[in-house]
Amino acid sequence: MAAPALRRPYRREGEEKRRDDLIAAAMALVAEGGTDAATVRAIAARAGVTPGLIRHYFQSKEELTHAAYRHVMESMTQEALRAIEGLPENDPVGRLAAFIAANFRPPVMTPAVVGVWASYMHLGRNDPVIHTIHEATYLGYRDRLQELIAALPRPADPARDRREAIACNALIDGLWIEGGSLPESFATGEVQRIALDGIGAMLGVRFPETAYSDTSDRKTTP
Amino acid sequence: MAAPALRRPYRREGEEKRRDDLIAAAMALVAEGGTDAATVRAIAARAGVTPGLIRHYFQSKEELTHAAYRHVMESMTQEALRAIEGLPENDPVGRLAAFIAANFRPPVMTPAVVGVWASYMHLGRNDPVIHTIHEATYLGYRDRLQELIAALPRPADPARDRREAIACNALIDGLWIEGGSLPESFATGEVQRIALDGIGAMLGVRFPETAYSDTSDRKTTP
DNA sequence: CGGATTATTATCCAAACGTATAATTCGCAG
DNA sequence: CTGCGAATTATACGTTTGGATAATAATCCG
Repeated sequence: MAAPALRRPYRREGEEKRRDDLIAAAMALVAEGGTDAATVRAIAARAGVTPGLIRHYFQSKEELTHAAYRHVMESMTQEALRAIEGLPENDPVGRLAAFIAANFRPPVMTPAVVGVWASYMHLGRNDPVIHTIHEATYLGYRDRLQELIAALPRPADPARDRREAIACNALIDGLWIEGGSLPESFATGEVQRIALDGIGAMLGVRFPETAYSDTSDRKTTP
Repeated sequence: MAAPALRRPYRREGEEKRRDDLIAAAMALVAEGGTDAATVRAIAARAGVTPGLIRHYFQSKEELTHAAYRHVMESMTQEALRAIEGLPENDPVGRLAAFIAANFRPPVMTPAVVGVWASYMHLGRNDPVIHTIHEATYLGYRDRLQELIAALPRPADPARDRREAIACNALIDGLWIEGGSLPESFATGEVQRIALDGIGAMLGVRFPETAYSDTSDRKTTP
């Protein structure tokens, strides 16, 4: 008497693609509606599969969300490092400017990325895995920044460099949050300009005009 | 056949106290475990009542959490304004310093307050009430900051004042988040000093040494 | 001091959650 | 072309959530 119960057709995909799709779906949902919106069912629907498949590739939903968070944070760090890759060591001001500017254009400063960051931030105080990922990427970024500051042509002073790295990092964070949360409140390149002006003033350096106009994404493939 | 069902004894309290208790309980839970932890049952338990009572004083759990969020944000704004209350108008540098410094000591810079802020931040992108509260307090603070900056003794330039207010606000936010999230990473007063140094450099003013040492809470009642 | 008011508790409900497991169908080896 | 293993779907379960309602006890007021 039961209905024939047509079964949903499907295609088999490689393990790597399925994992990437699930991570991308989880990130998109978190960016849109916060961690609450990233339910197992919603993630599966977004990725075009059924909920059960998640537990075939991840031991638990938590493992999936951890992987997604790590992916977002590592992408940001890598993007900042890519911006100074290949720049000459004998131009510390230019390297610092490029490192800073990378944070204020896509794919780093976007509402989606800021949304993911904000959603997971409060989670880190109770979830030790999230906390570890956050701390590692956070301090890693600040250390890189301090290295670039220490390379500036001026008398060495590690204690001063530390304080300035903290201040510059905070300014970058605050502007990144603002610019990513309320993109319509700023003109194109305005946030980047404010960041470079502020950091320049705090460090006592003057960035060349070319640093301000480099708002284009860098080519990644020929 | 049912057991005698001993009923929990209780005391009647005034409406105001009950509402305050529930709001305080909700805030504490959000600060500890994020918005997810603030369930009606947990809030009731923390406040020492049973879950049903929440809907006696608030139309829904959402209304309670909105009230709690508004309370936290308004407290921060009021605390910053109280810091410059009574300071002489003819000392714009001193007023600005006091306004800034207030953000880097209790009761503004605490793990609990930063935790509440972070928890509700991502919620604001989908909840229009939260978004309104956030935007109002946020822009309100920045406008006050811009007024204090515009009062500095130097040639008038509103466009410059706007950019500098954005930058100073971002620096304050970033340092406040850092200092509130990782209090053990900084010495007493270190965050406040970094903030005053950075803002002084960006605005081209030099704050008096007294601004740095004023780390004491202000007396509120005789 | 007693009856009325209402603050508070106790109980119940439907929906949604993450997880577990059984049933199917796809894709490849032979 | 056929069969077998693995990828995927489908179904079910126990828990927890926010919300609704009825019962009860503390307080107020005459």
